[in-house]
Amino acid sequence: MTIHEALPTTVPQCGACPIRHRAVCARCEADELAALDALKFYRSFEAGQTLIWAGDRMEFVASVVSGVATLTQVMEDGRTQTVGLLFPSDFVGRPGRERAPYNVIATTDLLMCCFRKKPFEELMARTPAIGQRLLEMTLDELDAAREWMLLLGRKTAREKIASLLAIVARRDAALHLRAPQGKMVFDLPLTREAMADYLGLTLETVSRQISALKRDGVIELEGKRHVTVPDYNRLLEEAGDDTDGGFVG
Amino acid sequence: MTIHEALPTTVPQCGACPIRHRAVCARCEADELAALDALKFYRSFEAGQTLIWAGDRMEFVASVVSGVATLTQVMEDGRTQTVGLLFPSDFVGRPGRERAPYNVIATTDLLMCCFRKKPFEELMARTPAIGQRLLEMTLDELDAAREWMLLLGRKTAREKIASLLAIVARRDAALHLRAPQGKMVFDLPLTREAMADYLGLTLETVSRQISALKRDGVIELEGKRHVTVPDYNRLLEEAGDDTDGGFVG
DNA sequence: CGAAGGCTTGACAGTACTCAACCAGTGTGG
DNA sequence: CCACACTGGTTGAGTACTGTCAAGCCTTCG
Repeated sequence: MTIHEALPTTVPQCGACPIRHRAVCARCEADELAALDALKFYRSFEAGQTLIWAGDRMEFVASVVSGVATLTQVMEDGRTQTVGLLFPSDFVGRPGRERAPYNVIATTDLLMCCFRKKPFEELMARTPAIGQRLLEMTLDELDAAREWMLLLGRKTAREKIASLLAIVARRDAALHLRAPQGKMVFDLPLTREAMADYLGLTLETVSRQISALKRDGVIELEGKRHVTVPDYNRLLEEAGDDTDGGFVG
Repeated sequence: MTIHEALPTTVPQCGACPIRHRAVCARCEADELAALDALKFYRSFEAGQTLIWAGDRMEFVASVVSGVATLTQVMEDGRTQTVGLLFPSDFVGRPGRERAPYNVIATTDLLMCCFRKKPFEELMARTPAIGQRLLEMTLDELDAAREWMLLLGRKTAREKIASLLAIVARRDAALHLRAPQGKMVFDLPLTREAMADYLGLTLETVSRQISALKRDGVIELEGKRHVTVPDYNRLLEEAGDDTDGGFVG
């Protein structure tokens, strides 16, 4: 694994960390945070890099500080399915597991807050707050995975695209501590192909449906990645979600 | 919620419980088990009954002792997706959550080992073994959900059916403490419609593909539910899984 | 300038869906 | 006892959504 390492321009203290309130460390007290602070180290990756290959030994666990990554599964014949999108504050790695079950790929430039697995597991064993928070986050991920199962199994191509846009909009709003509503502007962190792999579609279908949503005024595009949603509720209707899909943040 | 309550013919002590070694209580010591024993109560349900409606207040958490249940999501227009199959030892309910996110439906006659939510949460707070085991089980469920995402997004109808049969065969073998291999015989715990809802298909497509697998000698059928798999590896090939899909038990 | 990656659009094809008829087993009631 | 309804399942005919194959555009980069 060739890792492009670079010093982030700023190495925040945990207390000043942008994901402090949502990450695996969210429930830690000052002394526990100090222990994490001593263990942590940062790694940065470029868009397109594979951080971890399925089957690799996991040497570390990590939180996404900035950027977006995907978890993907690949079948023998090349069919690919993305099974998770990792946004800032999301956690990668399973304590107690030897090998990575999925490829982890940076889809934008990415900064990770890493811990060597062994010391992290030891710290976790004597810091209940970490295990509790990890359980909470895992249950949230399970909910997200099950919502995605509904999308993959039952939604049309158009609804799938609208759902993905809604999720990206929501996560982006959460980063800026805003509630998702009204007019929203954001950048797509994924290529058309990556979107297709997440939605269980081909990239051609993704392209066609994005064009259709643009034609119908559900979204506006500047370039290929910069999206304006004039009305978030309209987007949710297109996504086929009841009500507002709950507040995930 | 109308619940058909019946005394199970035998009410096992925890020490003699058939799911003892795999359920949420698996890691508990004798004294912790005694505390659980004092809290627990059994409920039985008939095939087809809905135990919990999405949006209901969750009064209890529970383990499946025998039988099979599904977790399902329903869209406003009626499209239905099953997002989880619950086999014996699987856990239902999320400590710390008020309302049920999914319908829970018994697809066979079902026996549940229940705990009122509040006392269970309190016990969990002072019994790390329970929280640890729950984290472990939740991570396993997350893996299963992600495997299902690959199925829903990328597999053909035929592969989906074969995958479902393989999973039922594997879980059934695990119940009898056998490894999945060679000739296997089991009963399908689901109707064609329930299978369709789990696989993201229509019941007609399910029926056609089962007929096709039968025609091709991958499976044999006695009645609609009783399945013989002459060669488990052949079934895995049809499912499109690399190798043997790992040992989930 | 040419090559490559990312994307869009068109033409056509195929898998799975829709609509519909029909079959088997079970339970009910005249 | 048998007609009848009902549930769960199978099969056929036609359709449509999405996939496949292909051409071509735009931007970036060497």
